[in-house]
Amino acid sequence: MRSELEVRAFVEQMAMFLADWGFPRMAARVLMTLMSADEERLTAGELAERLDVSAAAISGAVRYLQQLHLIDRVPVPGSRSDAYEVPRNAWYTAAIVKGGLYKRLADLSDQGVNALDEGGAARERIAEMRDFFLFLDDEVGLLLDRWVAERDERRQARSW
Amino acid sequence: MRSELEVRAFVEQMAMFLADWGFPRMAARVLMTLMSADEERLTAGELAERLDVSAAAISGAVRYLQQLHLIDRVPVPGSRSDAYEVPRNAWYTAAIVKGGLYKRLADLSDQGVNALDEGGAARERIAEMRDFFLFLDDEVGLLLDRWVAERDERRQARSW
DNA sequence: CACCAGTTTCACAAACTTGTGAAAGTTGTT
DNA sequence: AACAACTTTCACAAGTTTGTGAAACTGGTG
Repeated sequence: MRSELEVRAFVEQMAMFLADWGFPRMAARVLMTLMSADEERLTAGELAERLDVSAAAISGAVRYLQQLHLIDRVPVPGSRSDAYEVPRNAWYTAAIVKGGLYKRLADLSDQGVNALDEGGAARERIAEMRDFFLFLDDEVGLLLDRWVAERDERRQARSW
Repeated sequence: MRSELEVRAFVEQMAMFLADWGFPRMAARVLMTLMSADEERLTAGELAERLDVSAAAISGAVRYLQQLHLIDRVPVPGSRSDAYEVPRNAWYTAAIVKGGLYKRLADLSDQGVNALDEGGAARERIAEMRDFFLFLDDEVGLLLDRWVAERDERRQARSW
């Protein structure tokens, strides 16, 4: 049974959790509102109404989310306005891997290694950090592939 | 060859990168300064001097880092002041896994699932999100174990 | 017990972030 | 062209974060 109140609470808590990790508040709310909607997609106006915030706030949030490819903008047939949706995978796939997060950290660390003394403990330490990020860069990709495979299997099993 | 200027640049860039992900700026700088030091550990005073910031700023930063177990405070023999060091593994281990980050996200998501309509698309979507976080919670731990094993192997190979 | 090196706490100024209302843009329809 | 339905941009108020200097605290030493 859908409890609007609890859904709002869920959206808000999840958004605040993401916000703690550096995600802009409003963008997080918009993302979670889209995730929690039974509709496949919502317009900017619908988002503003559900969250009870100004249209301006939505405008900024969707721009941010689009940059990260966390949402797609889709024209609504028979209306002048567009709607936004969270593409099926994009949310883990795009966000975590495609950002090249670990690769960038590894590159930065490599710069560090080159600035440090050959004999020194610091160089050792930073080199290990770099290797760790390289490891993650490789492995996280594989991990997500495994997730997608497992999920598809599970879904197939259910639909039989 | 150690280039102080480049090391400072590295510390700053790395710190800003972490700051973008919600990490407090000064705490990130302190962490990276410790990582880039040839000394095994540094006192609050040394940190303040190297970063050229007030003692007060260091005080706040080390308190934060200690809470996350990203640094340890160690008494300096023959001195009244303590020193701080980054324990060997703690930095990936503690930060990413121990936080129970994914578990918390999964729990939050589960709340969402319960608030949503049984037939609806939203429930499906959020349930999948929850399962994803559960998957990560399991797998990331294993991943880190593999990293530690691989690193130790590598280190052993080098020391022969 | 007074001192002192070193650290912590506190109130505050500066800089940034967040969300708003109002005005300006768009785009399709009459 | 004028309108209607939306969306975007902009200046700003409120709230938060960041780092500071100064004062209070700590614990070993002369």
